[in-house]
Amino acid sequence: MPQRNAVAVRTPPPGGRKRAVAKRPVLARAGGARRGDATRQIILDAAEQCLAAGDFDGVSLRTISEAAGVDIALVNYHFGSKESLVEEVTERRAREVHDARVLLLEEARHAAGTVPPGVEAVVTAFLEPWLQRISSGDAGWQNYNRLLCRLTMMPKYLPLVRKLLDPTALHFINALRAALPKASPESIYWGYMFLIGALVQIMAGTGRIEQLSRGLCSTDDTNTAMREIVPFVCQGLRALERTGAEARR
Amino acid sequence: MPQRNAVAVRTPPPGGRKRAVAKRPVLARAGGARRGDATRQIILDAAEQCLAAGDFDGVSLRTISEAAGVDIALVNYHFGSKESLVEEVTERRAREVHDARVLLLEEARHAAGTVPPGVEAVVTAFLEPWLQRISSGDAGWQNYNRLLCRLTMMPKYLPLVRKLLDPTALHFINALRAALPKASPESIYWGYMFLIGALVQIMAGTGRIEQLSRGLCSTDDTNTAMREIVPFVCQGLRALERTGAEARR
DNA sequence: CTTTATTTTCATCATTCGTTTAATTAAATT
DNA sequence: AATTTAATTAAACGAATGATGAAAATAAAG
Repeated sequence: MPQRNAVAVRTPPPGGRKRAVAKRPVLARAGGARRGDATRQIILDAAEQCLAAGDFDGVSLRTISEAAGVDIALVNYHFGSKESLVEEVTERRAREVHDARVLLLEEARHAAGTVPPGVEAVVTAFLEPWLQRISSGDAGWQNYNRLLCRLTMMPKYLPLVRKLLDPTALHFINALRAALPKASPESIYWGYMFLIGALVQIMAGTGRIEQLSRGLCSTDDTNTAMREIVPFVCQGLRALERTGAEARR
Repeated sequence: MPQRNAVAVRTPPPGGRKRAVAKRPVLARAGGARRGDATRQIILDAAEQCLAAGDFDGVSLRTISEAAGVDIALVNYHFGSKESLVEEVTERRAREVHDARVLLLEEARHAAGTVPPGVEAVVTAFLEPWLQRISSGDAGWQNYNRLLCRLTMMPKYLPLVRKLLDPTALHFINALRAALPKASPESIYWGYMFLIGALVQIMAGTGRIEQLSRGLCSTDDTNTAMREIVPFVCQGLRALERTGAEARR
């Protein structure tokens, strides 16, 4: 009677299963960098690129590992799971943008003196760090911004979005409240969502404005984008003061 | 020698394959409704609901067919493929919104007399049909609007989005151009994207504004949403006239 | 060099996916 | 009633997914 698994080259799977504990490194030595850190960065960059280009959950680990030029098993070895990989990709750059935004706002506060910074200053402090990092030509930042925009539209990732963006959001909502004292608290929240919406729409990289305008406009033209979005949002936000006033009779 | 497929209850797959032609109905009799039309509607409704709640490509046909209470094979029988199902779900309500929007704009044109309708009238004609259909309490429209918002963020579905929304977009971009004669053509495109962005952000149903405002605001409150978004967008659009003027020195 | 810990590779796992086939039931037509 | 057509059901298919196991390779430590 011939053996059944004639195609099996290697050893067959063990009958009695061994331990199922995690075998990844625990912490490693305190000071220095780990040996596989370079691989981690390569995978993170490739994941960033693939997630920004494709349709997020539709992007497989194999696509990412092939783009990175590493074995697929390394992804799970270094990051544990696909979910953790997505988390690390997004959290990697989040703090830098947050800090840059807050710093710009602090500078505006200092420049304004005793009165709170105006709408223009707040909006600029919020938008500038994003758009600047895109126009810098760094493909990584371009990919990051695109994938973050998509992320905010997916209910499944709402907890992650909160962790990434809630500090920034609440910080600038407060600043907007101070800049628009006559607007109601509700109006400020609505205005912030409209601001995010305008930003996301031109940053998600769907190619829609390029098609609609038949090449006349491009989201890659961040200078123009900045010149258009700032007045739009600022004027829109100022209108909220009237909305609140009307609502209060 | 015992047979190899002892677990097979039914007949094994045929060795020589027969024809591989499509077996779906061709056209059926001219006038009346088909026998399976009720099933089609049930599947479409279930798909609409599932796609709006979940993360689109992450929603499986099995989830949809279970929600509809029908066999999974019926989905492919009636729609041919998942892609076609998504197309039918989205196209089902697209025309109605488009017609309502254009009708409202025509009424505004008539009311305005010789001059073109103003920004407020154009924006209202664009936004009102959407928001009205949500506040109507029809869960189907709520689901449709949410899933369409998500769809516009996915590059993979850009061709479908174009087919669904390009007529409306170009129609209202023209109207905006007439309402804002001093704004540059580029600015109009940017402004339209910002308008879409604000709308999408409050319609996608991510629950973000509810969390940020800790329940103070809700996207289900369409009356408030309408009262906030219209002044915001209108004032924002008017700012584009200045942008263009400044850019032209 | 020897030993130890970490990283990489190869092979395979169990699931789930969209889709298809063949048989069965129901309805419409003759 | 007999025949033809459409709709529904049950079962399985091949492909792809995220994840894991156990060796092999590599570097570090003694």
